[in-house]
Amino acid sequence: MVRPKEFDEEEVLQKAMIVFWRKGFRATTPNDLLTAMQISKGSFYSTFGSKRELFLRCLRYYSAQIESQLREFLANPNIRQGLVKISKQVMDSACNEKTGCLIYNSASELSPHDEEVDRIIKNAMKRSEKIYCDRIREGQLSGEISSDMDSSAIARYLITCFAGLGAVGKAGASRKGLEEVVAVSLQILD
Amino acid sequence: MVRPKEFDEEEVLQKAMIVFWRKGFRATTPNDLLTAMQISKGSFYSTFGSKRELFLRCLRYYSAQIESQLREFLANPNIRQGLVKISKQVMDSACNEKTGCLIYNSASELSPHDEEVDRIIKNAMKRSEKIYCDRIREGQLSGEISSDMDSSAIARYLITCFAGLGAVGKAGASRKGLEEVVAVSLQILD
DNA sequence: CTTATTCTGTACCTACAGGTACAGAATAAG
DNA sequence: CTTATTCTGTACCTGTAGGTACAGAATAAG
Repeated sequence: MVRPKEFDEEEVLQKAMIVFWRKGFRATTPNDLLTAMQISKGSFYSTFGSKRELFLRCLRYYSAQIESQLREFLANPNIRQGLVKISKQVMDSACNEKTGCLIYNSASELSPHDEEVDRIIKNAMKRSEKIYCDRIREGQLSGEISSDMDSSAIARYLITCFAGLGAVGKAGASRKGLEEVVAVSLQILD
Repeated sequence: MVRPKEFDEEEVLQKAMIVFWRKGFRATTPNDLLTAMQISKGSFYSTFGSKRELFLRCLRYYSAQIESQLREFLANPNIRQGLVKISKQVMDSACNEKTGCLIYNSASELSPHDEEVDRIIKNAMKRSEKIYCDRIREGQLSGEISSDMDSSAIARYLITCFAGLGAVGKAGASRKGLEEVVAVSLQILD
């Protein structure tokens, strides 16, 4: 009774996400999106409504992805190893690909001016903080990490360090310099 | 022989800078600038050439300003006190004013796509790193700071932490949480 | 083989970004 | 009081962002 959609919604969402990630919201034109997503203008607007609505979906989608990736990294039995892997990923995306993290990019570009974006971002931050926090408390109980400090303070500290890596990486810091910074940053756990 | 300029170039440059700082490059329209600078379209284009050229001047101007401010803070005989003051300023501009640092904002928005912007930013980073580094070496010689680590590693670490504060502050972190983070961050100096 | 739904593609539209191009007023030096 | 320079203001221009609105092809269910 009906012609089926010829594209997979999630697949094209992923493609759109990558464009927003690389160029930012404002610098991305409808044309950029259509080219990347390989769908027609008609399908675009009937499926996603508008550029902004699509962006919001991308942001939520991205947030879910990094959240599950974060869980995966921190599932490493050695928490320091997990953190080093996270830092490597952060440095890769900041120094090499020059993309950084879509959440922080959007916070910088839009958060002060778009309430819905702000909500999504705050939510993502809260959730990832909890993931770090739980894992750190675990590490403290097992004696893997010093118990001198509050686990949530450590969690926020780590998040801040990683955000900083992303920022200075996009600003042109060398990969090698950042690896030294990571080494310094993680000393706090001892 | 000539009618003098009715506006002070540096004064209107400062006003333009604030607009770019708050809204970012792309989101700032010529109209925003004209309104803030209070000069006519004619004067605008004859004096500054184009939006982008004006932006580049603002970026250099900003860079010089924070550099001298940084020197001032670090001139504090107690280096930790100087760092705390810097962190307060960073947190203010990220959490309260939601502006953050124009250098990092521009890095995030434009650096991957604009060579000249990239040059200015890398230069600013290099200069501020040197300022930190010199002061830290001084602190190490006077015994104020542990000499276990390379001064330039510490400098880059501090810069990264401050950049991180700015990023998570704009992403909605609470001021109180960030102050805890600062406390954790500075432990490394002991 | 009709029908309901979805596809692709093109044409069209409005608003504004970003800038140019005068015309005409102001003013200090000579 | 002319002249050279700069000011203000308005009018105008081009390109593109961001979207709407069909027309006409495709296709699976019944």
